Amino acid sequence: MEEQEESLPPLSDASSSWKFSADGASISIASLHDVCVGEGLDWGLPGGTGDGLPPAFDLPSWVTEEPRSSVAAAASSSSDERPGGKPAEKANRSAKRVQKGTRQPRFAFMTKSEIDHLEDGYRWRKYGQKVVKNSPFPRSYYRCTHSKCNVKKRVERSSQDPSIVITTYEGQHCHHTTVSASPRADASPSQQLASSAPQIRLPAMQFHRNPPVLPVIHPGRVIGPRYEERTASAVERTSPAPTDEGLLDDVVPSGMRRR
DNA sequence: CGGATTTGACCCGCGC
DNA sequence: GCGCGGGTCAAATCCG
Repeated sequence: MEEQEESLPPLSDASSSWKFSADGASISIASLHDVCVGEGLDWGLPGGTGDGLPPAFDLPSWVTEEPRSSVAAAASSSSDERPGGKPAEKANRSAKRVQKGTRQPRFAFMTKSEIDHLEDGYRWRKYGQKVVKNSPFPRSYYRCTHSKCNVKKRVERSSQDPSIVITTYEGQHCHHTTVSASPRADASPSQQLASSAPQIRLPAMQFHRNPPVLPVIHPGRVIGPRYEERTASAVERTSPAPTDEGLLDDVVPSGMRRR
């Protein structure tokens, strides 16, 4: 994968961030359009790829861009049923890999948090961890535990600022959240810590279909769901910055925010 | 005991 | 064609 970090815009500074508070936690969003950036961004946007957007969603062109490969093809793929047979394993693996080129829409955001795996209302199973180039921190791979849900999530820490967690969702949930926000007695200490922390969900956007996976914000600050998963072609583009304010009005009730 | 996590191996796409 | 690097698999291990 390409080095996203280098092509990313600089981290937000105070002057460009929005602030609002709820439940006593302070949150800042660097740039609101970042909330819903991502390859394709098919999910959440009414009518699929770009059509039927509410007027306020004056999104830049790259937001609604299709991934390199067809998203639609990916949507019907990966029934992820694991055949137990050993001999056919290789064939099945290679068959799956063929579909690798087809990518689901992605959604990435950054959160300033000490907790790597942020509670977002869904249950995730970790299926891999990799050390990535140019980063001292490993990248973790999670898959939604719901049997028919093929949403994946990558979590890594920023090499530039270890306090920042970069979370990338891929795919679209076909079910509702399964985890309650209250601490569970049977949860691991880290889970309890995560779930017991004051949580704030970003206010729901005006999505007509499934809502995007909205991050639950922990005591740390959300620096901003801030970048798109850049493809080579995406990097070349310069994305016109939408007016944050217009978007913010849709996402953050004006009463909640202050500059 | 069942579900989650760890971790090394494997596969594949991509750039050179 | 080759090597690198990212993503996934699956057996082993851990944990409640």
